[in-house]
Amino acid sequence: MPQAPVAQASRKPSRIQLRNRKRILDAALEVFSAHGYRGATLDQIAAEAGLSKPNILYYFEGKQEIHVTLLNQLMHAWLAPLRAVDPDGNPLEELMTYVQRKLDMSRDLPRESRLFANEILQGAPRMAPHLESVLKPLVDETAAVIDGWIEAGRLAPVDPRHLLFSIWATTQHYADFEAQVRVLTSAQDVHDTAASHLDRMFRRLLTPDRDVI
Amino acid sequence: MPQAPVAQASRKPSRIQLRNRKRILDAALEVFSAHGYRGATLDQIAAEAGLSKPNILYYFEGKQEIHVTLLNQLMHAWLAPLRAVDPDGNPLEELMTYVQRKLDMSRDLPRESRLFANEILQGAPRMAPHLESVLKPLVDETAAVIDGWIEAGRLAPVDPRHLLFSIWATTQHYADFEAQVRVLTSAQDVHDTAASHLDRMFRRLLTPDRDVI
Amino acid sequence: MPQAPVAQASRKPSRIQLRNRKRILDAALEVFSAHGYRGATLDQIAAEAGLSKPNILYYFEGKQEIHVTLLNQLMHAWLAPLRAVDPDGNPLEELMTYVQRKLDMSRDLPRESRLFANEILQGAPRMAPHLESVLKPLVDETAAVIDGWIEAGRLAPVDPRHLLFSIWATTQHYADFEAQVRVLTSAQDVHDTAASHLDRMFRRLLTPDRDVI
Amino acid sequence: MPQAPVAQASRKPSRIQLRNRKRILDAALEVFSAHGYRGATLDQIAAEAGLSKPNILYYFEGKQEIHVTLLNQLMHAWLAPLRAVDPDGNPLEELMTYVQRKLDMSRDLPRESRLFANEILQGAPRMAPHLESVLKPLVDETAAVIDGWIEAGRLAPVDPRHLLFSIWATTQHYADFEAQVRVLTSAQDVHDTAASHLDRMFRRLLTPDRDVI
DNA sequence: AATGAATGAGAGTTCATTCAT
DNA sequence: TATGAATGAACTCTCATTCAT
Repeated sequence: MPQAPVAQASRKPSRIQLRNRKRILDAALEVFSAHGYRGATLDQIAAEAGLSKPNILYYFEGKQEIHVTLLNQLMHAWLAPLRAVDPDGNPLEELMTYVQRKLDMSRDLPRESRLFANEILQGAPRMAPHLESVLKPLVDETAAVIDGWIEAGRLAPVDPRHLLFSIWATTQHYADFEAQVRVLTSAQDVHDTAASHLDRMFRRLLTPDRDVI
Repeated sequence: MPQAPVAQASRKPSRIQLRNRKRILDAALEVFSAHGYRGATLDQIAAEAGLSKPNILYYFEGKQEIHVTLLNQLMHAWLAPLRAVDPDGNPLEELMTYVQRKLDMSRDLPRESRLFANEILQGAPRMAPHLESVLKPLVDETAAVIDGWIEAGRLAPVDPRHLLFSIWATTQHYADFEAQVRVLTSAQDVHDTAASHLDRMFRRLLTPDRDVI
Repeated sequence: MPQAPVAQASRKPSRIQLRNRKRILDAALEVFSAHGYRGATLDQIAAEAGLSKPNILYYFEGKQEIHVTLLNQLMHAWLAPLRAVDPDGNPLEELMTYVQRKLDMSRDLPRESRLFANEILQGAPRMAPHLESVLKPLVDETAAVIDGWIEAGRLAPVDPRHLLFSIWATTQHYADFEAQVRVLTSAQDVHDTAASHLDRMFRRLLTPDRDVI
Repeated sequence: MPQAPVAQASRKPSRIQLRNRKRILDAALEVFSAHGYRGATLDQIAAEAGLSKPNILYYFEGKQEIHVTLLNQLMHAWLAPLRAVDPDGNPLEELMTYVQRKLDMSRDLPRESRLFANEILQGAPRMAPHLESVLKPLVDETAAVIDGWIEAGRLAPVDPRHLLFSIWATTQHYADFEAQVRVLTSAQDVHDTAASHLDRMFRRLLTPDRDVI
């Protein structure tokens, strides 16, 4: 019967507790994203966090809990750009901004991208519930917005979900497949050329045909 | 000092050897693609193949050799559609055909897609050499062909490598992120709607502007 | 990435660590000397030490490290009698004392003797460096001393290295070939009769001829 | 229920059988003497013999039987020099000849020497019976002969068994501890210098004092 | 709040031996 | 006679987790 913060989650955590949980999660992000769930070891995480292994387990019930906590915690930041899409804004610009934000996140948060990719790739065994409860409603909502824009003729007709898939796939590719991208591109400005490429691609896709209207 | 086919790899393999090696590789594909390299165990592979664990090691020197053999062996089939792009064909149709073939492969060979994704995601520790020696030359060659088409005005201007990244990302997404796609799409005809979506997207991107000509 | 004293070998070891490392090395000496390196198992060592097998590996990185540690650690004690030979002492008595000390060691430290014999017998795969760097210089030095004594006429002429080989061989024989000695000698005082036999043999060999002087 | 030569040991073995048994035993000698019983593998022996592993087991019931057969078979040759000591010959020369023959055997049959050393070193688990039944009587007999010589004043007084131990130890040392001898001696004529050293040593030991008589 | 010590449950791998032909 | 194929048992080593302080 552990008498640790794990069990008394309701108690207000101390300064040290907060700092250490943050340290652990940051170390875990580093390790999990680089080696996958099974490939990561508590020893690596402990070393990366500068804490002892039992101390890690003082803050989290186990390896799995660290992983799940990490996934759930990052989910919020991960979906922020999608939540920022404004139904009342200019449809094309809202979506193009979304593309750029997602691409920026691939550059700035590649570990998070790879963490999610690893999880989904293996069938989302630890994150399936969250996909249903958090992601799905958000996607449904956004799809409705996009459908509305299309019906209003402000956007070329497109399947909203496949559009989202394409945006996610193309932007996250630069983080998830970085090892491959690095081999195939000699240029240093991958991010910038990718940005203009994706801007062109999605702009062409989404811009409604003037003459049709 | 091993005791069998492993050591005499040059000798012509018997019927049983061929059958069992195939069984093992098929089982390994199933297990590695689902759990990643570290997450997969020889026990799982043995069970999946219907062989005993030591018998697996009678045919392969170890877990790693199975994995590398699998990667190298699949590389060929995996790149076939790209090799099939005909420099003398109609540029737009060649590329659109390539997109569809890649999408078909995501549906027909999802395990292969996930196997590669797993490997790249973790930095391609066991496949980096092949990326350099096999993939890079092929991509360089294809990029030159596409650049030629663009210069001839037969294709809208586009960065060839980013184009390829986008094609790979969007098509493989349906295999690699299947767990997510399944949650977010209720329709049964995901493949068909994806096909028409990607066809529209890349056709719009690649079709040269009439007035420019 | 190990998790403990193994990794922080430089830190000062705790009481428990010292005790358990000693236990393990003692158990390992027992098992390695009786069965050889390959014939010994961690299970045997663990049982002999009264520790669990993983706990053995908490203190040593692996079977090989235990063996090497043991060899290096014993080397010092093993060579002590040779180091104790005093260049300024009476030549004959110095050497006869050395013989008796070596014989005593065979009786008192038979496991150590067999451990070294096992290692040398198989080509010294794990101890060759130490033979070169530790044993050879010491032997060279001692040989020079003996040569000096001979030149001074204080010792009968003899090849110093072959003399050492003979001393080592005859004294260690009682430990290394104990199983055979036991079968062939019924007497209980093997050590004492051996002592007087070897004393006579080496004294006759080394005593300079009176008429020569 | 094997129906192989193993079971029908009484049947007269064919030409091929004899040749293969010889091959196997020779290969086994090579491997066992180099790596010890546990360190040797049937695979190594099979490779060395140029036969398949199951074929090895067609001729011998198992690893242990090969080892025991080898030991017993070599015992005869190994003891030949001792049997050749002639009770009616000149005592000193008989024994000095024995010393030289044993030293020659160390040079010519080092593998046999190491095989026996390995076995005795580990307590003679597989050869103990033979020591009792074959070696002991021979040694008892020889000891009686030597004692007779001493009583007749034809040999300096010496414990016959310790004498034999010393002869065995010093001569076999050059085979059993070859790895160490090689490190410590730079000369190429180790055998010759050893021969004269041992000749001097044992001659001094055994020559009866003239003035005493 | 923290950690050195310890371990059960596997992991990959080796090897003497057996099976089937 | 001979050997490819197969395996049970055992081996070294790893790792998430627990114990004791």
